[in-house]
Amino acid sequence: MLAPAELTRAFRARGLKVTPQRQLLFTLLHDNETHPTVEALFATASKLMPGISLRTVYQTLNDLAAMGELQVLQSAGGSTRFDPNMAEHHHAQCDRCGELHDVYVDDIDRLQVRNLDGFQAERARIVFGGLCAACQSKSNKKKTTENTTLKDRR
Amino acid sequence: MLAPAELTRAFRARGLKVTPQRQLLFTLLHDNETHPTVEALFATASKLMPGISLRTVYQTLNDLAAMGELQVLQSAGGSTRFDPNMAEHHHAQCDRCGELHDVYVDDIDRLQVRNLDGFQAERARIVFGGLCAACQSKSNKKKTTENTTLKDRR
DNA sequence: GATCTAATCTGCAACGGTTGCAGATTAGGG
DNA sequence: CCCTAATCTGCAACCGTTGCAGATTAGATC
Repeated sequence: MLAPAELTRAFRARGLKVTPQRQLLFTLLHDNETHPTVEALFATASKLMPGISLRTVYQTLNDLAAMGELQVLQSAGGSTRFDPNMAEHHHAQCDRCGELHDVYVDDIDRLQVRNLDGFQAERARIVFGGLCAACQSKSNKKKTTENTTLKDRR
Repeated sequence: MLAPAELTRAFRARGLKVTPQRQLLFTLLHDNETHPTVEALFATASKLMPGISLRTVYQTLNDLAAMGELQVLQSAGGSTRFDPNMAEHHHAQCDRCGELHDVYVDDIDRLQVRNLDGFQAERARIVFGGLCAACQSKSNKKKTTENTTLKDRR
């Protein structure tokens, strides 16, 4: 997602207005790696700007998504999550706590895909499942290192 | 998903009863590659067994999912889809028509994942985005071949 | 900075998918 | 064949999200 100042320009360039509500959401989303739900953003925003409407949060998030400034994540169990990180990346979701974490995968292009059946694949979204570091330590398991393959873990 | 006869055993083994409604759903799901929604299954089931309740379809699908006989897919835009294919596989979803297609990827283990930050990855779910064969031909594009990499397509 | 209009905000109602509930029915072990 | 727990059905409730309408406001124009 662009920085707040640039978003302001981008909104005006599209004929959209930049309201205090939107500016607040811009800053709340900027560099936000928590993959917030609408409710979570609404809760935070409400503290800083009491009276802001849930409807407005939805509206602004939809606008940002339509402009390609946010990724929309449909994780299991109800509500949509939003990801302002638009760099090519993927996610690791903890089986226990549900936490979503950004990860980076370099060699996706090399995957051999069978049964495409004429499908022209242009993008890939990967969600890894397993246990996050915090939930592992709660279960007294050994720690892992970074930059490993799935295979290493078996 | 197991075959209907085996599901019958598995249900009874768990103290669950095998009703005509459930048997019907077992057969409707068996080898079903359409990734049906609850509504779609309900529509088909209703033709064969008028009066079957939508609630029963939900119930049975939830049971099957809890038993690990179905994968639950949260694709964008509303309703959940169910996939009785429990072999390790992934999906290709068409940007235009939304169609979901099973694909197989062999070398996931070799992916280099950065920023795992202690996350212990045990599974990966990949959804490829792009255009399905049907939607490509509607846009007069050239055809693709099978068994290719993302890279080949660029 | 005053004016004007389209975009926006808020609150509420509506909507679609899903689940809880309760009373009637039924699978299936004894 | 009986009995009881599991299931079925229909309906109401629930939750996340969107449509609507009237009041408000950003920001272009003068």
